[in-house]
Amino acid sequence: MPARGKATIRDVACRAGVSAATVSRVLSNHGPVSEDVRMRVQQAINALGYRPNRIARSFRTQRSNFIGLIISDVENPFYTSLVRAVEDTAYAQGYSLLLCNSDEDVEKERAYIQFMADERVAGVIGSPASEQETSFAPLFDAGIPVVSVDRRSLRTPVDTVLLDNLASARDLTRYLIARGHRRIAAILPNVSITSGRERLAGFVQAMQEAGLPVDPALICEGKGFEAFGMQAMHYLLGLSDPPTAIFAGNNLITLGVLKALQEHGLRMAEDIDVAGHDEMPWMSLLAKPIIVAAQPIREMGQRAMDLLLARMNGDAQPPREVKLPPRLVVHQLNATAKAAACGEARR
Amino acid sequence: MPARGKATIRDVACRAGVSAATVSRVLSNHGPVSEDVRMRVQQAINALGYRPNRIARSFRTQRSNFIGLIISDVENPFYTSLVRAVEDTAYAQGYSLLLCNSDEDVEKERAYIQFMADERVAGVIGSPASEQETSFAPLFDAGIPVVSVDRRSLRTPVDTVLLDNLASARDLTRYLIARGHRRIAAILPNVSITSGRERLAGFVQAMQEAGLPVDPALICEGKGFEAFGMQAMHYLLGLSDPPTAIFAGNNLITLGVLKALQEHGLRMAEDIDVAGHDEMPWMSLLAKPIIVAAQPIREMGQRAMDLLLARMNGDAQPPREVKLPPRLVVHQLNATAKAAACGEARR
DNA sequence: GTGAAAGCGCTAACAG
DNA sequence: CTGTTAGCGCTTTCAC
Repeated sequence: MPARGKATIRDVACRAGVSAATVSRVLSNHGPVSEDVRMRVQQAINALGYRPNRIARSFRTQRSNFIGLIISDVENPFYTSLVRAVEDTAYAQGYSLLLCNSDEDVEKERAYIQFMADERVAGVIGSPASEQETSFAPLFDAGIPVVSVDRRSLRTPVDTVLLDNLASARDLTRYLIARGHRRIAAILPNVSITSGRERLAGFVQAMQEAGLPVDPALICEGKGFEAFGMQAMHYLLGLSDPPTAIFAGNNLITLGVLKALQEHGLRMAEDIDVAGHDEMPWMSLLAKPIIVAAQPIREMGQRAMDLLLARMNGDAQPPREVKLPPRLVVHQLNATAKAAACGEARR
Repeated sequence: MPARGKATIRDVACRAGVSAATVSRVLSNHGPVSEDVRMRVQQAINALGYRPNRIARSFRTQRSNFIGLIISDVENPFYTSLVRAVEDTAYAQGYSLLLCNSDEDVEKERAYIQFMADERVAGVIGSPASEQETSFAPLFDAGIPVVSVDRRSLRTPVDTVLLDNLASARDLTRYLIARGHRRIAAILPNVSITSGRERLAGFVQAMQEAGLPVDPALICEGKGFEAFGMQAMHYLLGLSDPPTAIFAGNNLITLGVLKALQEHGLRMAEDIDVAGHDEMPWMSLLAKPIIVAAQPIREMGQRAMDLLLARMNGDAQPPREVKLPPRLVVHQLNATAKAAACGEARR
């Protein structure tokens, strides 16, 4: 028996008494092959333990079976879930995942985009580091389809899947207003990112429709997310007339806000309402109520892959946009938890 | 100007007035090239916007520039961080990351291992779904080096990087014992996984050295992690003589345990000490103290890549094992938090 | 120090 | 339905 996994298509052809082309046809299920020959080839494949050389195949077709996924950071739980969703969908279609973290760095992202083009990946799903600066051009040149997730690429428009950010921000803010808050601060990702820009707009819209003033001193935007959220929250708490509620523009900012409140003591945290984005597995453990706009992350990943697959199959319509609705989730403290908090203090 | 990114090595050779072989030598920095020629080639490359075709290169060398990473689930924060660490180290060396989730499924894992072999990846880092069943043989056959992380592969031994699980489990248990607990339950991943087996051993060792009985009714092991942790905790709380402390065998089990305690009310949670593994970003927000054995995850990823790189460079020593020490971290409730909990109750 | 030539394993015309 | 042929872009001997 020949060494397993080292046989080539020619070895199989030889053993089956056919040509390499026929074996190729059997393998790809493409083109006509008689049942008899198919069987013989199949047997030869098994006998030799033949496995197609995927690199050779990619070389020949000048297209690999990878889906490139460019996100800012896989450690951000939002992207973690997105990675998982994309991966599941991709593998189900015979593709595997090439993962890149851009760290919100346009330069790094540019290099990865070029890399994906060099690798002739089958398609790319990306979350642009910047609406204006990110360019997918190298992929277009190579005929590689691209889908954008969570954020838009204004410079090089492509199919896009994102949350209805205006709605999520507006609804969260309305919720806070309905709870009686008038001084509400917003801590947001910087506006060069789609979600930052749109969520700010939603916040402002809700404030204005309620006839509330939008105090510039209560709008914080920046980079860095968790650290930024903490820092912004500390700043707000230091104001002479601090806000009574916080609208946090993304999941990491929410975490930073909660940590800052924690550092100032839960007492104060109780007096300050927090609204954020994304549900996280630990939220039910919090000793404080919180409201979030949950994103349908799995669906976002799936829809992105669906759009990409359509493009990979030749779809050539103008770029489309899929806007998914948020789902508002309130994490209330339950009665036992409240009693318990009391018990804790009595110790 | 020719279309960017479509030029081949021959076009460059032509324009620079040299042969393709020479261009190849310039590109790879391999073999002798005169300074004059190098410059001319470099210019031609720039003028044409030439980019080497990576698929062709991989085809020729029969080795791709990917590191395959096979973990159980990227949504598990431990693996998320591991992915990030491996990725950073890999990219720094010019490799990119192929990500696979085995979902603790040996069959799925087997397929991915075969896939990595078919793709002739440069190396694989894996976290075996089973000590006994997982086989890296297809990779060995293809001459692809493998490093195991977090868990051992007993069937096909390879370089391994893992936590000193015996120490972490023993130290956590000792801590609980020092706090005065005598009835301590252990909730662990099943023993076909390295960490499950070793952490159980560490737990038992600490109990025995303290002269405490190891009650089989207080040892829960199983799959599913978070759901399993919750379910096990509910079971323990239902016992006529429930434990006063819990040793949780991994991060997701810890989360499940905390959620179960939450459902039973924080009062009870206060009376039950929890020790777990891995520090998670939200732990400082908990309304209850907890102790964890933090793993040096970044270092694990780096060390794994280092070992892999050594193998890729021809190192042929017998398999080595790197065992890293845990760091015990106590998340205490601070004074303000306690006062706040009281305030909350007074409302 | 440089060029010529061969070929990696596969697929896709094109013939028959 | 099947075989023949050509060649994808690169690296790597081997001459010169």
